[in-house]
Amino acid sequence: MTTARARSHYHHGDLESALISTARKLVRQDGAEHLSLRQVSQEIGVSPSAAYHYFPDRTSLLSGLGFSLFEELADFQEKEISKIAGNSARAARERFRALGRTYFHWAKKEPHLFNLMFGDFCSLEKSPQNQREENRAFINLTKCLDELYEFNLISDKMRPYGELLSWSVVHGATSLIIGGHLEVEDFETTLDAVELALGIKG
Amino acid sequence: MTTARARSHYHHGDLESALISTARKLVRQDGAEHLSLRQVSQEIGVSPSAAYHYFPDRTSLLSGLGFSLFEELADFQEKEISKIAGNSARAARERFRALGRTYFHWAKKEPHLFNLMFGDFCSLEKSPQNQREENRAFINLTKCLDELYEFNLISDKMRPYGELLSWSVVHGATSLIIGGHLEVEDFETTLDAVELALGIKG
DNA sequence: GTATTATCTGTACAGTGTTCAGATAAGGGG
DNA sequence: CCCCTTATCTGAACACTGTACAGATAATAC
Repeated sequence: MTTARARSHYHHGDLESALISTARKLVRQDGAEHLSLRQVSQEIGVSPSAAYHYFPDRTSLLSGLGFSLFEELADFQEKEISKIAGNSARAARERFRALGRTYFHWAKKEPHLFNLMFGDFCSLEKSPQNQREENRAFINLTKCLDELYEFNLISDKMRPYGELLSWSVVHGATSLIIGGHLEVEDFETTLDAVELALGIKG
Repeated sequence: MTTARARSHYHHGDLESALISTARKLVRQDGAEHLSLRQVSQEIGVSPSAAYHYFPDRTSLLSGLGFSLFEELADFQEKEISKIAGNSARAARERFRALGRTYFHWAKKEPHLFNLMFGDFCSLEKSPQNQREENRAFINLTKCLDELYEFNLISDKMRPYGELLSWSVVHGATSLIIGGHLEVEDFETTLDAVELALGIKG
């Protein structure tokens, strides 16, 4: 019976995802470097060594969490973009801006989780699963840029730099702002800068 | 006598900077999260509690190191830029590119140190000293952009976005490439993208 | 109902950050 | 020269950590 939970603590039923979601809660609060496996176990009500049946070590739990966060971010972005309907140039531009805006808003809301995703933990072992999730975000970006290109809002010369430029600006500004290294009164300024950079006619 | 060193281990003479440089060496190798105060102390040949006369806790040592790294990066950038002499438009463009290139090269060479600077450790407590060092890098960027503007290589409309755009692209691309999230065959492509984004006429 | 298997416990070990009373050495004033 | 003050470092201690491993427990298959 894999759906039962909390019957006794033996055979928890869904320990792997319980570990990840509890880790998520703790990293969200205190940052990745303060995550303790023992605290995670205790919160679930399970012995400290139970986790080792699902993750070989603490680092693996953190990268497991990190990969699930890429999925979470992609979900969040897709949900927001799907709110903007229409096949107009105006809608295409709005979707493109929304893509950047949601990236920033998510990171601003969850700085510790964002830092985990792009810190040391998720860079080393690039599992196939991870790449798939990251590709999802990248494909969404490409889709938006293609749309802009079809509406002739972006030039032939600039199109090849589209992904590099927009992801780098949005990620870079987000990362710098969250870290307190750069101050911008409103992230819309950054989105304006991206549009200007790509030469999107307004 | 404050210049003496290693007479005995009592009164080391320069323990504070020894702590930072040893921490630098260890973080460089294994990343910030694996830095242990006890290992730093042992390497210097000093008791584990000696560090607490200079840093209130482990985190403070890490941010102390981080701040010194901003200085190191700025030094490196200034050294490279000063190699490019001349008051021509061509030289101004080369200096601007060199600014981005050195940023990337430094980070590529020292990924763990780079991650420390822009991770959780150096974002919390923004000491006045820290801001001064970061400002040095920012002022260098502004100087380069002003030069480009004087040579009429960058438009009135784009100039206000100069710092935001160039720093964000270079930092963002660097961070993504180092983390393995983005692949570029050559960073010069990114520098091309920045010039295109700013509309620098080539 | 018994055997098998996956899952979790308990105990143990080495290493960690941090505290604090006390040892040590340097420098200043007689 | 010696004493005394002060900064500096030691040593032992505490609570906590990640991790390993032998054994207990419960679900599953026959």
